[in-house]
Amino acid sequence: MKNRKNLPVAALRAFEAAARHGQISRAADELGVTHGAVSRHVSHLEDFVGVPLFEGARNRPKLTEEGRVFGLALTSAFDQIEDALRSIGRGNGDILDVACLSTFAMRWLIPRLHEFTTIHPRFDVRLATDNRHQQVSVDVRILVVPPHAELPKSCVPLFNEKLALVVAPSLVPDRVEDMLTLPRLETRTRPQVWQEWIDATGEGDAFEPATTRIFDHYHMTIEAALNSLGMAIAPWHLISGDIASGRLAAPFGKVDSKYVYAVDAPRPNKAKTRDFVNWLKEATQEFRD
Amino acid sequence: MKNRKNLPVAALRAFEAAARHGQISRAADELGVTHGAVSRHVSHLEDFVGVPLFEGARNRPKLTEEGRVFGLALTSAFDQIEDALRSIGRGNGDILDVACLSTFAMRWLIPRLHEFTTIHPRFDVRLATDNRHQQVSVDVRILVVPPHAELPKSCVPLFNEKLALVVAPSLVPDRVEDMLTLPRLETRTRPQVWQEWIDATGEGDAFEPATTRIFDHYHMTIEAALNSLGMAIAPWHLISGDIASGRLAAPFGKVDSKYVYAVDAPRPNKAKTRDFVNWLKEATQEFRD
DNA sequence: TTTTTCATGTGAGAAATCCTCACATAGAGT
DNA sequence: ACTCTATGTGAGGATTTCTCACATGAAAAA
Repeated sequence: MKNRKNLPVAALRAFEAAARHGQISRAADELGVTHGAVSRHVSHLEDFVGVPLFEGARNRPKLTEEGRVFGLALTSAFDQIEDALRSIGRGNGDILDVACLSTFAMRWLIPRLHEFTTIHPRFDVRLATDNRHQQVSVDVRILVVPPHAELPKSCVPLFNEKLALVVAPSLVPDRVEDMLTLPRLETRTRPQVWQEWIDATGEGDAFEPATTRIFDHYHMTIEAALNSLGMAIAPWHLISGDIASGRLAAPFGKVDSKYVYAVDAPRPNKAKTRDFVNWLKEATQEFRD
Repeated sequence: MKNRKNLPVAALRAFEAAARHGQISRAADELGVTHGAVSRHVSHLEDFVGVPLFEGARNRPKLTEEGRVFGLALTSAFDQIEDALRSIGRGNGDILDVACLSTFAMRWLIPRLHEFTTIHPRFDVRLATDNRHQQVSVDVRILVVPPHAELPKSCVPLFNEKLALVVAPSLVPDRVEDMLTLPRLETRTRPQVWQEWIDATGEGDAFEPATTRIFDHYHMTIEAALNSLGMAIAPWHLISGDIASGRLAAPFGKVDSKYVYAVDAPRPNKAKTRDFVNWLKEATQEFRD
């Protein structure tokens, strides 16, 4: 009779990863634990089976022949388990519905989705970005929470929004006061953002832009700034890549807008949801520092 | 790239057992946990994969079709892991050397070894029962510890020995005092056992056996008693089966001998050793109550 | 030859997971 | 309607897993 009672499943998983990588610390990276944890699992498994699985130099052990064969068998078994997990999610089980602002999707999320789907190929992310997403059921909702608003229980804050005045580098004059007359680029969906920036920085009271151009969505506003059409106030996370690459300049630095980006996941234990939210937290780490 | 980071291995094992048995509580029995533990694993796994694995009546759920297919795939994978574990122990890795008294082996352990090897088919038990076992390296040593002796650190007490005067039922006269003249059966390896029994019970001072027969080993002494050759003082655990079946009688009951049976396992983490010691504890449970 | 770098091993204690216990709930059988 | 059997679950305990910090060892670099 089969009996799975004394199967050291955690140790088997750790050893399988170590055998596949040929290195304790690479396995630790994959499993998201310290090398010490993997080392202990391997040691425990060697006690359990009664034969050495690694041998040789203490700091760079090699698999024994038994360890190598054992590891291959375990890889095959765990691959089968992973395949079964992928199969059971067939249909729409692995479609992850994410709702967020269309600008956030276009300028931040979509450029990074490749990273997520590379790490988690079994999941398909389906974006919901129009205003109707408030009414449909999704797995994850990325919210922008205004100052003083209260977060729902299932929300986790991601980062505090920062704002920056951005402009194409070619438009930055030698003397900053000459910028005051540059065209001002505004966004219909966030008409007060210039005032918020002025309140937060104290700058710009003397700004007397020759013209003001209003665009329907932020990504258009930013695109206009990128094309030297004027200066815009933009959320930092939407343009941090352009700043880093030199396509935009932020001569006045960035300031806190008091808005909070948060992620809402009512069913966080679903693998797809948990994996996405964890990835999202890592991907937005730079905005929390 | 493979990534085993978020594989809920404990839940997968629990579900696999539940799917194979078709019943939560049977899986719990196999895994040695309560049904509540298995129930939670299954529930957690359903959250994880995002589809129901069991359905129907709350008190007798049936596998869904997805659950059935998933369970089969997991059984195949876990079978592969078990096979790999068996293979890696090939050679002498799964031979378990157990040292103990020859009488204990013949009258207690060997009759029960079938149970152990049925439960743990991958292990071969090799008995060492002669006096030379003190000098060889074994996995498990079953000791009889005299009164006031100290247990080594790696020892675990099993049970306190009990003694009983035993005799074939046909020899038990209507009047107990008539037994005093029955032949006394003694054992060369434990010459003081009659005196120990008399000291412990207060009985027998008036015993005037017509003859005394001495045998080289306890199993011979007990065999003689079974064959109506007289009365013997025997450790209870060696004859409890014969008492239960009516082949022997213990008209004076049993008394504590002050000897302690213990198990010594210097490498308790080896699977074979741990499994055997655990089994031994369970099998000797009746002598601890 | 000495120093530096890199990878693993491990003691101690914290964190997380797993489990038990006890009871509730639900459905089939009597 | 009652009993029996099996599962579900809150609460808290037990065990396992992990981190942290440092030690150790061996190869590479200076």
